[in-house]
Amino acid sequence: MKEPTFPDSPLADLCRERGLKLTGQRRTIAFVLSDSDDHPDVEELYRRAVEVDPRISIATVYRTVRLFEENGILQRRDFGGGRARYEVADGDHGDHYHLIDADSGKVIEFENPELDALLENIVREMGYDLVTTRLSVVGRRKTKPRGNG
Amino acid sequence: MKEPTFPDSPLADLCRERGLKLTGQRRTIAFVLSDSDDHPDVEELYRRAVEVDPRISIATVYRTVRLFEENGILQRRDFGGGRARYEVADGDHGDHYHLIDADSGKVIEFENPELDALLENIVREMGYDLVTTRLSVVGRRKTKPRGNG
DNA sequence: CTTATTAATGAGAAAGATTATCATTTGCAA
DNA sequence: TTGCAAATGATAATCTTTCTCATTAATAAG
Ligand SMILES: [Mn+2]
Ligand SMILES: [Mn+2]
Ligand SMILES: [Zn+2]
Ligand SMILES: [Zn+2]
Repeated sequence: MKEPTFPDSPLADLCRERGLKLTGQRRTIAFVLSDSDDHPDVEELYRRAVEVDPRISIATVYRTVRLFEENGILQRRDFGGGRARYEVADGDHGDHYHLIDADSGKVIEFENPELDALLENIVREMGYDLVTTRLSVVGRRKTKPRGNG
Repeated sequence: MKEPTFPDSPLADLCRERGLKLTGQRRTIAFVLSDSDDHPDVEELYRRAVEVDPRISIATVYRTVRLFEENGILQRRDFGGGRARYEVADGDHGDHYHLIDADSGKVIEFENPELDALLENIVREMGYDLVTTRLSVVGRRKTKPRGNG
C-alpha cells in the first residue's frame, strides 16, 4: 500500500506540461525513462519499472510508451528483431543515428550534420518536406589488414 | 490438375543457379516477383501468385521469400506498418533508397551516390565496415509558399 | 520411364508482439 | 469530500510470422 518515493523526473514534468494526467504509473515510467541512456524495449522498461513500483502492468507500459510517443516525448526505434525500442526524444543532443554492431548487437549513436543536410536536400529536391528519417546502419568491426595474408 | 504455363523468369533461373530445387510454387512466386516493380508484402504476393496458380499456400509464400532473401535474390524492406515488404535485389539499378509520401503512403525510389559515399565514410571512421544500410525517409509534398501568407 | 530418396508443401497450430475489452480504481477539478 | 472522466490490470483478441507433421512432388539413379 505504500507509495514509492522518488523525485518527479524531467519527463514527468513534460507529461504535466502537455496536459496529460500524471498517474503514479506514468510517473514511474517517466522516471525509469529519464534514468535510461540506452534503447530499451517494452519488456525491459517493464522490468525496470517494476523494480521502482511493483503495482504496474505491462499493458500500461505499452499504453504509456504509445502515449509518450504520440506526444513527442519518446522516440520509437526499430533495430530489427521485431520489438520496438524507445528513447527519450531530444535528450540534450539533437537528432542522432544508430550504428548496430553486426556481431554483438551493440548500438552506437552518432551525429552527422552533413548527413542531416544531405537528406534534407535530397528530399526537398524531390518536392517534399522531410518529416521523418528512419536510418540505421549495421557494421562489422574492422579487422586491421595484415601484410602477406 | 492442369499446370499453368508461363516462361521461366529471371528469378527462376537464379533459383536454379543457386542449386535450389525449382518447385512449381517457387517458379510461380519467382514469376510474380519478376513481374512486379513495386514493394509487395507477403499477402499481396500471395494474391498475385494465386492468380497464376491457385495451388499455392500462404505458408509457402512466407517460406519462399525467406529462402530467396537468404540467398540474396530478394531484399526485405521495412516501411513501417508491421509487415515486411519485398523487392528483387539489384533489379538493374543498383542500391536505392525510399521516400514514403506521408499522406498517400506512396513509395518513391531514389539513388544518391553522395549519400552512399557519406554513409560508407561515417561508418569507416567509426572503425567499422558497412554491412547494411537501413534507410527510408518520410516526406510531405511541398506546398508552394505564397507571399503574405 | 520407373523407382527411391529427400526436400517442399498445405493446413492449421503455435509463437511473439501489440492492441482491445471491460470491470475496477484513481487523478483531479469542482 | 465528492463526482466523474480517464487510466489501470488482467486477460482476451489480433496480427504477422514461424513451426509441425502428414502428404506430395522434384530430382537422380537405374
Ligand atoms: Mn530487450
Ligand atoms: Mn499490402
Ligand atoms: Zn539513440
Ligand atoms: Zn525499392
